[in-house]
Amino acid sequence: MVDNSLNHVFRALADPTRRAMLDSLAAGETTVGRLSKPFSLSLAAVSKHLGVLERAGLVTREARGRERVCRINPAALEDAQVWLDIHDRFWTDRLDALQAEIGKPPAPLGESH
Amino acid sequence: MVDNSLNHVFRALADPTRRAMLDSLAAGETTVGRLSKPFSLSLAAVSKHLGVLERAGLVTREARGRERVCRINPAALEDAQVWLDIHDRFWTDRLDALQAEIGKPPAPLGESH
DNA sequence: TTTATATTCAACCGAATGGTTGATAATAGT
DNA sequence: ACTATTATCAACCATTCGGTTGAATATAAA
Repeated sequence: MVDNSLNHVFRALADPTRRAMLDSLAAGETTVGRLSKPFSLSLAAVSKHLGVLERAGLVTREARGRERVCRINPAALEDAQVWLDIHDRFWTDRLDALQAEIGKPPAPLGESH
Repeated sequence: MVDNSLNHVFRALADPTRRAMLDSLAAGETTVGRLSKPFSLSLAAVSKHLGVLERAGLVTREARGRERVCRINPAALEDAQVWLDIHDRFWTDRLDALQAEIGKPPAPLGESH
């Protein structure tokens, strides 16, 4: 579950257009049409991108009349943040430990074969 | 540059096999062959994944004899972390402000049309 | 009711992904 | 000198991705 969520969130964030859309949405909720204006893309393409963001849980779309109101959902970033925090901390600690153990920066192979 | 780096890092992290490889590497540097063992994948596939991770700056490969020693590079996570931190904080603040301004959770559309 | 607007759907396209296999290169071991 | 091991390369394959266009759907406006 968490794993799959990570897949979707990281994948969604890997596209600069989608990150730009998130930035736009950070300025406040808006509709698909207005969201599409800064990008020289078809409405259908924007809708698809929104689908990806929605599937990742980063954005919600709600029908309001003939428009769809898009909102950002910061909570969905948490999984990714947690993953990065844990791993960065862990890796850094690991490397620090190795370096301390050995005494020189890019520690060579440690295990046997 | 930063943008492109984000593309590569997020894209690299979007694959569970690659995340698992990073986890393996967190236990210490190792060779391509040993890294490939837990995964039921061809060596070539593993090598390709390593290429993606390397291009994202998350991993380095260094020739040592006929083997390649793979190491993790935690620093490459920073761009992604910074992006997530900034945006999560910003978005959350934004939403908090909106909610405070309006008085109810899922604030409706604010601008004119 | 007719017409315009907002959005999605469906089908398609080219490029990139994630995987395979077989050949190749380079180093180690005998 | 041969042989085995380690890894990459090259070509291929199916699937997914990001994009387009045109038709369909639903609501608003005339």
